[in-house]
Amino acid sequence: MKNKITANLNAEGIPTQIKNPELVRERRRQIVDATVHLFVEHGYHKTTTRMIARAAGFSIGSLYEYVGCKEDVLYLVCEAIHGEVQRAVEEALSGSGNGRSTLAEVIREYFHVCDLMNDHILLMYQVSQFLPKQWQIKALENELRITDIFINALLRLAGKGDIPDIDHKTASLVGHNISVLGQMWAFRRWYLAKNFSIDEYIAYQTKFILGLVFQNGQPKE
Amino acid sequence: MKNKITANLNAEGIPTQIKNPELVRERRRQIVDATVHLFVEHGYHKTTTRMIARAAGFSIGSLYEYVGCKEDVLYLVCEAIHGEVQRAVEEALSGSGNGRSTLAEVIREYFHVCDLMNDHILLMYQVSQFLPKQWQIKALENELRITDIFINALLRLAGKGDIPDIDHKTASLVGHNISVLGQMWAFRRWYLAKNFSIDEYIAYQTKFILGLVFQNGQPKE
DNA sequence: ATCAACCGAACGACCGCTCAGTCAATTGCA
DNA sequence: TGCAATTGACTGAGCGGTCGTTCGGTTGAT
Repeated sequence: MKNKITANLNAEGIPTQIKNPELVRERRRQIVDATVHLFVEHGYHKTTTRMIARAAGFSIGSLYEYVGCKEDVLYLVCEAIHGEVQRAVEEALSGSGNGRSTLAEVIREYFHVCDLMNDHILLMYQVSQFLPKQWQIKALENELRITDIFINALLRLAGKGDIPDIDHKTASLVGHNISVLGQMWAFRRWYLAKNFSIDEYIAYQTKFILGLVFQNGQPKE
Repeated sequence: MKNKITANLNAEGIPTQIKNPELVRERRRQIVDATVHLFVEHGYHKTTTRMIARAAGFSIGSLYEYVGCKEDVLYLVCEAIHGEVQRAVEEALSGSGNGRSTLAEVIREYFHVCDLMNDHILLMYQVSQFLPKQWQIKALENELRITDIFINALLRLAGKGDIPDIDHKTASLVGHNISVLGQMWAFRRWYLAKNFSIDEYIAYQTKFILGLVFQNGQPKE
């Protein structure tokens, strides 16, 4: 709250006498790893700096050697999560380029990864109100990029089939996947409340998207 | 946090010597009205009891005459919002029974109400993690009820047209509207980020749902 | 005079953050 | 090699402040 300058996290802005930059990276990674589930479970405001320090394995004093203020931890965590989510989605969909997967399998894999990321996604939404505008925009761009990756992978695969009116389909898919992460959360809550399994949910999503792409609801493959 | 007994909010459990039940209702309504936007803007944990009391128009001491603890305010607010959202949606869709509206108009009205409710909806999600299980379930049931109302109104109207495979369409609509409130939030963020207006968003949604109901994307009316 | 309604100073707990100091490893000098 | 001196990393008691909550006292209508 006081050290607003350190909040932008440029490596030179570390408020410490510690000189070894390698150690700084290592310790910050420790902090992030330990903090993610604390934020998910208790929320940002209910998670204390002492909890963070203890979970990361050192004292409060040491925590403040590697971090300017509590908000810095939030930045680090968000940054880490953004990267992790995008990497996981990209990896899940990369198989679509080499023809290893069928269209249905790609959709399936995509939603499965989204499900595994659920806690992280939930955190992103939960904390988004505490982040300054430029970070909210960054988070949003990240979602859009993930949606783009998904749709591009889908259309690349679907291009092998017979799809009339591709532009129209693309619009529908974008509509269906806008802020896919937020939808995942909402959908997931509903399905779990109804005692459906996540597999049933994914099966439903797959069928639904295939129905959007192929007018008769049946893929050619 | 201490007064867990008062948290269930039965009218007899008021931790006060105040005798007039009518005044209690009046004051609690004042508290709720004043607190909603505080919770929306600052979040539950960052909103102090002093802020609540001041916004409601009396002192902290008086606040605790009508409320057992801070959490009680959260219960009251959630309860009020649940009712308000459902009432607004029901009212928006009630026109569909007497044939006053076209299908497109009903869809339009529905999403428009959802948009107006956006702040309240956001709050419901934001606080849902602090509520005990039975309240989370209550919130979820509320969402499902709203979805039901929407879909029933749609199908009642659509029944006047020529819709093949109604069961299938119903499933699609349910899928599209599951946890509609959560989707509203997500959709809205995306559209606002893209500098689309909410009207454009509603127009898109209307077209999309009509496309789901009528195979050729064109309603008969 | 009575008493429901209201007030706000005060309390205890806790939070983010600081800083004087410990400790072990390394360095400089004999 | 032996011995201070220095330094990077770490510590935790404590500071200043805020928060939820309490309680003794005031107010004003009856």
